Amino acid sequence: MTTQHNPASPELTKNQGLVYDALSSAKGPLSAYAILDGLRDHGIRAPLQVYRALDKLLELGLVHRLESLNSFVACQHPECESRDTMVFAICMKCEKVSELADDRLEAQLKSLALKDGFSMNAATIELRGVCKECASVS
Amino acid sequence: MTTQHNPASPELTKNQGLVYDALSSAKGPLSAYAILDGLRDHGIRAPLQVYRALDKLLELGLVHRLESLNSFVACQHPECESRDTMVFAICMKCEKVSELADDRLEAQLKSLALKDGFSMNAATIELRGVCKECASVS
DNA sequence: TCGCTATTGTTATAGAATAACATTTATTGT
DNA sequence: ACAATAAATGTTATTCTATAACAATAGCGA
Repeated sequence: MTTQHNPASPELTKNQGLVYDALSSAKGPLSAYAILDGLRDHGIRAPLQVYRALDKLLELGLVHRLESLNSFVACQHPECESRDTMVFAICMKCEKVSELADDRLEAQLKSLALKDGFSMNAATIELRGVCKECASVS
Repeated sequence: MTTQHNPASPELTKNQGLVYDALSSAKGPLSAYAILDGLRDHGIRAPLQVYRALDKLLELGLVHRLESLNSFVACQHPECESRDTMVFAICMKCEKVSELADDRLEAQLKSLALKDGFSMNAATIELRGVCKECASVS
């Protein structure tokens, strides 16, 4: 299996590419240690190798961090513009995550914060619930 | 110093009271281990004692968890009603956290999620920025 | 090529959270 | 009051998450 990155992505280094591919091909979010385990056959041996690649990918906006899960997902938007405010819907049954977009939301949160004199730079929004597929199964 | 809980709170056990008081009197969010260190003189010796108390306090809605900081804060609202959707504004300079309220927000997020067939149960919203005080200082 | 910067590799350690088990304290029903 | 049950506690060990510190290497521009 050769590594094939997202066409929209800039050049990634070996480790960055491995980690990005692992996340891209995963069905749901992965923890750093889950990534590590999946890449042991590819020369990745230590947590730091994964965390460093993740740091870079996060910085590039190719990957997002799910705070409430201590996990990571590849960005689902081809060119993720509004990097600072995103909404993740986390299914509590199947663990899948989808990334939602709402233009108004960021402005709204900013204005809500400003009422308190708080100037907002970024927002983490994570929803928990049940996704379409899992709802229809139950 | 005797322990004095929030008047609105139900009866808490010894450890729950200690942890709650620690959070209430703190200036900002505390990690479980910071709480532990602060309570060593009061008989708390192991992480589990703190985590168990926190679990109960979270369940009672007296305490909130800040996912992006792995920390905890005492609820700032006397009787925190909408337990499922709250907004925290985290100052990146002084680390203080304030709890914001917006009635519309929950409904709005629910409807945003529903567009994707996702039925939302709870939401974690954490804003990062600079608070009023810190902005005026700079 | 020299010098700079980013990336890598590795070991050790810090920080956050839970498992498992024994004991003790409260609560409840009769 | 008293047994039965549930909740909370104490303790040790372990797992999971993340970073510190240091040495080596690869890429790139002047």
